Amino acid sequence: MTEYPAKRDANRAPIHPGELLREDVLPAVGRSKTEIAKLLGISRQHLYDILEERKPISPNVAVRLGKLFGNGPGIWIRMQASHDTWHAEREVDVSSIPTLERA
Amino acid sequence: MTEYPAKRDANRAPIHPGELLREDVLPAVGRSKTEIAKLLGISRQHLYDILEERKPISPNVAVRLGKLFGNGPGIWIRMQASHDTWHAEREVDVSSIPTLERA
DNA sequence: ACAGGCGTCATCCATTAGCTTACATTATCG
DNA sequence: CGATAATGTAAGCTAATGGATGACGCCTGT
Repeated sequence: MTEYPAKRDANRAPIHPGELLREDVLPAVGRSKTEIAKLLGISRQHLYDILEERKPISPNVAVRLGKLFGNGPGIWIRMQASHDTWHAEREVDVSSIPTLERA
Repeated sequence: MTEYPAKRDANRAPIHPGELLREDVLPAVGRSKTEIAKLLGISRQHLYDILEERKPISPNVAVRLGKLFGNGPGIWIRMQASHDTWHAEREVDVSSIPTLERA
């Protein structure tokens, strides 16, 4: 089994979904952020928190984005999950946890 | 594009990862739940909450499970994400959210 | 001048992951 | 038997956090 080329450099964090939203999706639809927040049914403040990558995309918000942009919640959920996992892997100390064999 | 046969019945909720843990993984390794909790570095109570599907698998716990059972956190993360998404999709009211076209 | 968007800050509330302690029950083993 | 350990369940706590509201000053277009 060789390297899996689709994976990003494992030392680089997967991007926060807020980055995709800010850099690609919002520019592509050309609406004001104020209007987007209103359409999503979330507060303007909360949208800013997401765009600035201070708050994650919750399943709740993912479903809203999925509807507004027409591609379902999956992308947002998976991006957030990758992001969370990457951070958890380097914040949780697993050095004392062994690996069990099947009994 | 026909139906995607790998998907479960969309009306049935994806199983909680606690179910996999309880029904398959723990029986396969044959250790006491008390010991498993200790090995994972979480409280016994918290493990029970997960097994009874009252608490989700957080990224933190997923990493621990991934180490202990040797297959990485991915499975646990994805199962939990599927579970969360399914519930969010039926709890969030998106009826007032339009679908935007690219500008 | 005014309205609306922008960016940022402070504050609040409700939820919840995870912990500790505790109790009764049920094996298990010397 | 008696002792030890595992099981299941419950209650309550703390720390973190998703999300809301309100307010501020700055720009820009009209």
